[in-house]
Amino acid sequence: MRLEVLDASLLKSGDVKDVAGERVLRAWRRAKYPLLELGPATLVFHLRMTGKLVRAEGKRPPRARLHLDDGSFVGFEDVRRFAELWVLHTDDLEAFFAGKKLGPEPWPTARGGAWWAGQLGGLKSPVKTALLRQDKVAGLGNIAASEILWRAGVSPSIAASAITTEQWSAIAAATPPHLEMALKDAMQEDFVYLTESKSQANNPFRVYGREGGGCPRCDETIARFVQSGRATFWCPGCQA
DNA sequence: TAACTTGTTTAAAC
DNA sequence: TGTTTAAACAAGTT
Repeated sequence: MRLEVLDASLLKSGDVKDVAGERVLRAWRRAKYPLLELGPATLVFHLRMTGKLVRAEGKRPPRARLHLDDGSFVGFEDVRRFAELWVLHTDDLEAFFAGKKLGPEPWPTARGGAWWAGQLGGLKSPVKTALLRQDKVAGLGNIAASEILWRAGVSPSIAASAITTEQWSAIAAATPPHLEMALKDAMQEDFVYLTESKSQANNPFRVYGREGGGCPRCDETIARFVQSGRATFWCPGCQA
């Protein structure tokens, strides 16, 4: 393959020459970083808000392209241009992530309520804010935090240290279904990030972006408020 | 037009 | 001192 960077500001470090002519050895993920191992080098992406890898070229020119040997390519599109890309020697990956101070993954490894309590139970901050702590549990974003708590029936305002054993178990049970739904949705060819469209028609989430709408579970009106500067959506009817 | 969206880092506050 | 919150940053949409 060959990496073509069209927007130089995307590439944070490394050299595209290091992956030229190499074969894909592995595609994997750490927290919110998709990784593509290519020979002795690894491409490290962070998609931020709107970054996505697509097979079909969209309306806008991509920020980068991965040219495959058969002449086709995978485009890296990113409307808001917050995404980042590093070309690292695979030997340097460990040091790269060590600097990020990422906690353990909540998925796909099965995690029980006791595990969640051990990771976040000591935090005084509200549980919704605690879910965003990448150094405690890696990979959950602002949307996931609201969605998981809704699925678990837990109020976002409760201090993490006050969450009960039963509630941690509910959070543990709610996490895989949310992530699996989100991943399945993101793999659709016509996937559009929520904020790219003001239409609610394509909103795949239960409460996120649905302020004023009816709760899918109890029909109470979905509410929105801000915690630590980030929007939280929840149902006052069924999230105790 | 100014507010809003994301995750991360840094600065400030508690 | 340790923990938590706010602000800043990226750039584009509405």
